[in-house]
Amino acid sequence: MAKNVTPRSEDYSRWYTDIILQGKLADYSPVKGAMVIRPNGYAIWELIQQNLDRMFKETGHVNAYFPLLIPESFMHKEAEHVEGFSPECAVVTIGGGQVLEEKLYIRPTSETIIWSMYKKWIMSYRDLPLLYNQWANVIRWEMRTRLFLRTSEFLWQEGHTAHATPEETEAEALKMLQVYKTFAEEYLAIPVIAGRKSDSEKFAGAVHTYSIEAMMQDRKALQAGTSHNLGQNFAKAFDVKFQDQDGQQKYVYATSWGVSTRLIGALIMAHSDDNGLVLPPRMAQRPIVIVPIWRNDPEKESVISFADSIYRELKTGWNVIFDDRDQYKPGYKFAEWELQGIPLRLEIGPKDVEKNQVVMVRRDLMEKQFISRDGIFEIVKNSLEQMQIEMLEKARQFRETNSRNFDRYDELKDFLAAEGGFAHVHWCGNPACETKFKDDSNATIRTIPFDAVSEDGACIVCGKESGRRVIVARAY
RNA sequence: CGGGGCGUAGCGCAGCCCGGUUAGCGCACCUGCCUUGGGAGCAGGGGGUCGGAGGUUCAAAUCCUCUCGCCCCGACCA
Repeated sequence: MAKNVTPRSEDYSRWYTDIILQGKLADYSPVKGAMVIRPNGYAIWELIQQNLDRMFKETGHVNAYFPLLIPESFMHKEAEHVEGFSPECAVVTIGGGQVLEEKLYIRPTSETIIWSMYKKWIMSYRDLPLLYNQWANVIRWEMRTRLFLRTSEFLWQEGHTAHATPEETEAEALKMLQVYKTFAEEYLAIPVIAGRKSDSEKFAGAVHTYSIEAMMQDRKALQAGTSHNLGQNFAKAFDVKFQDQDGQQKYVYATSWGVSTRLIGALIMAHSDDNGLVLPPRMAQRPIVIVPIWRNDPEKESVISFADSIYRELKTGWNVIFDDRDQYKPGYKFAEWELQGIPLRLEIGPKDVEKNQVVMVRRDLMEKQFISRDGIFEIVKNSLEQMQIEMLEKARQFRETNSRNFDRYDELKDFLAAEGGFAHVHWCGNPACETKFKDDSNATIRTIPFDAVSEDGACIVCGKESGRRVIVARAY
């Protein structure tokens, strides 16, 4: 039906790109690895920003902005940090026609510039905690890029907090991960698994890294948000101390946490189908489109009049599209709005005017149903709410269907090589065993889930003791 | 950086091997008519440094040399 979208079954990767281009979410830019986010895509980002920003403020955070350019020397202050990021940094060497005395890094993340400032601002325990967030762009030079999932420049938010105690710091890192989980599930309608990263997948310079992991429709895992307990690593690197209540000078504890435009990629891959984008209602700035249908002028007049009264009523609750363009036939309009993921379509023709009804189609179900014009506001409201809930549930069922326990290594290997999905396996904690997954199956330990049941078992690689299962999967 | 492919209208392509009037097709776009409950039809129309530079030739999209760029698969990264 959708003639410009490659079916998922034929080429999943191509399908993903088609959804984005046909849905007018983004386009390729003249610069390799960068992308242009078009209004349809940016509208999603705005909803991500609005809702997360509100949730950040509700948890006591404030916004600030730190500069794009970072002195080279800052990057070198934290050993692991520079090791982790240097290869993928873009560096400015010339400014104002002069070769710069000190090179300036375009931020790949802002820990260093922020901690250089925290040093100035933090004197005593009374200055803590410092709960800052910034919305910004960053650049990480990537070899292979994909729209939204991995681009050289991307938009994100980065929270950077400073605390007096390790306990408070750990609580903050976990709290923000929970904020991400709530957001992913209640707004993006993507079920996620919260947990801790293994050391090899940990952020450069962190003590612990936590993440939320989602399953895409090709059964691969996608890291949708991260939160780090940075301990005192950056405080020591930038010499940020505070005088505690007991009069002692102590290093400050830190967290950082972020989500990016990658969430839009997750949203696409979690829900969309072969007809185009599917947006959960809460992620649609324009959740409803009305398509009037007529055959001649008298019909047009009565249909438009009828449809317009509905439009004006619904407009009090939502941003509604009234598509009365005359140059396209209804079928074309249906296809076009489906590509763009509009959650609810109302078709109104002469027969509907006669019967005082409307044809309603939910984007996720694609089934036409007749609804009464009277009480339409409530019906639409309920349908959108229902759709939001059912999309989350559908995604959750998909994930559960494609998650299994494995206790034999050869079976795990077959699973990862064939259909794939989330494999729950025992792991002893040894990085060498972890490497074996990657070498054999190109799969990694995605997360050590918080909610994994305590269970005695043997490491699926080496057979040593293990107290709980971890999730192994191929990932983006 | 290695392997492969490709640059011709906004997009997708043909033409190139074997040089020859005015460079063509589909989609999209504009005008009109006609249509409208799942991507209509007809007629007319606009739009081109043939990636760039140099060379061979009476004549180059086509042959030669150099060069730039993009895509895919690896390496790398997550």
